Amino acid sequence: MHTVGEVARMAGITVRALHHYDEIGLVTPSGRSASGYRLYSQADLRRLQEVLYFRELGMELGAIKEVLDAAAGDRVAVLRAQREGLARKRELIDRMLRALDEALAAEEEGSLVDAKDMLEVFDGFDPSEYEHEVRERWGSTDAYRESARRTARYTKEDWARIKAEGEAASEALIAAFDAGAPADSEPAREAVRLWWEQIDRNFYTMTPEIALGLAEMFVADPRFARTYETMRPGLAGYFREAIVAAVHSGHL
Amino acid sequence: MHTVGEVARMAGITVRALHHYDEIGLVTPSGRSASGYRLYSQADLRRLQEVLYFRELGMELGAIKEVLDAAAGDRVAVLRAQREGLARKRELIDRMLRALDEALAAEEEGSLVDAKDMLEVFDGFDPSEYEHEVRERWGSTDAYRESARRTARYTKEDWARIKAEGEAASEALIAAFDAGAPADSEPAREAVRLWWEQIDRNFYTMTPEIALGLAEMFVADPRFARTYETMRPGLAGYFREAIVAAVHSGHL
DNA sequence: GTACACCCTGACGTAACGCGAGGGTCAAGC
DNA sequence: GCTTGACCCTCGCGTTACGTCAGGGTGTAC
Repeated sequence: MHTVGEVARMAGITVRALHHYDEIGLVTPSGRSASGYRLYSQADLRRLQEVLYFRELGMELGAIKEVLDAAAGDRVAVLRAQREGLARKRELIDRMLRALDEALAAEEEGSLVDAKDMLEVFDGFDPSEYEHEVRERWGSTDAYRESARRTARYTKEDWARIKAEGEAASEALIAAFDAGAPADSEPAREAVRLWWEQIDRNFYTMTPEIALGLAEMFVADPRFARTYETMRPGLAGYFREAIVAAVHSGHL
Repeated sequence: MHTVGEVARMAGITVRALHHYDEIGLVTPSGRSASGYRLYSQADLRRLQEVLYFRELGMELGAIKEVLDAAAGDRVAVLRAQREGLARKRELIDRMLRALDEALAAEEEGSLVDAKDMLEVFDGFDPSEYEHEVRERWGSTDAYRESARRTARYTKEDWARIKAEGEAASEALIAAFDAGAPADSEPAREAVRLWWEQIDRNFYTMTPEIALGLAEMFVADPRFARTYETMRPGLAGYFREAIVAAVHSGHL
């Protein structure tokens, strides 16, 4: 039987942590002294060992409780779920690292890209975003592979051009919107055409299906909606209507 | 000028989040209506864009404030620091993934390794741990490379043998400790010998310097101390003394 | 007897909000 | 002019995994 302090020193954690584990019923000392001191048995120490192991894997204490209190069969499932979560985290971090590298490169070149521009890149014109969405929502692995293959060879100048083309399309759209042109009018259709061709040339072969899918996404997915909505409130919806109209008119 | 609800919809975040950003002074609406409604200008929206961009990179709000309020020159430094932090996180996740895979493999094979055993592997006998520590603390890249080269070819049976050897060394140590043998007595020296040879055979060429370094680590680093302290309280310190004594005696 | 190390139970603070509670505001419709 | 619904406001508590006092009892050595 060991007191909290002893156990804390052995395990390399704090007394407070042990109090906490006791509070939430994760590791409860099997005994108390006459004066109320917590007394941990060898079995308690083993339980603590298990907890610390899983904690080191990044699991939340609640999840650890589940695992330890689960039957042996369920453990594999819990561990697998944990693994998946970690893998997702890793992918996220990888994406962040790529974005940060871009931001750093831009900042260091003194090209004075402010964060607003970076956000546009990140949200609207980053092919990795597109790839991800395209692949995930339509399982269109062809488009994904095509995009990956093409963009792999793009230079910094290519990217600048692509960004300019994207901005030109956005500006045409804004102009039509500001002029009060209906979403199925010629100016709006022209903006859609610019956008369509830009993607078709730079990323992957556009199809009406993909265009309509993207149109939905622009209003439904906040990350995309934001890009258009902050240009002009209502622009995301307008763009979607324009895409739908243009696709249905067949004049592309 | 937009109200909170509008801005929230545009940006794809919640009203509460905007309230929070206001509270901590991250994005403060530049105006209020007569009735106290928050009113966001275009400039406020741009600021929000920047915040959301960095937030998507995983930065904490406090850190975002620093970046946005920093001069252009400092930004690069802040971004770089952020990048480093992310890279560290990534490495951590990679290590967790490897450990989880091991745990899963063990669990699926039905080899009935319980978490206590896994912890021992993780803490005391996982070569990747050793590699990391050895490399980091003594910059001994030779030992690191040697270990990596050797362990790459080990089979599951090898690992079982190695683990058994490690346990044999621990048991000899515990026996000496329980018997009350001094740390510089023959039984203790014998345990150190077993331990030394096990590492030497299985991981990398042992040297007195590395042995003394490891000895320090076993008491100073909780992850290692835990392994020994939970076997017997005081064992980590005893082991260190035994290693020191054995090295100094020259009888290895 | 008292000093010092150890133990106890609250209870507040952390980051980034979620989720109500209780109560004004605004535009539309009757 | 009044109601209805959709807004908006400001508290204020809950979340995770503890850190950090605060106030007070316990154990042991000198």
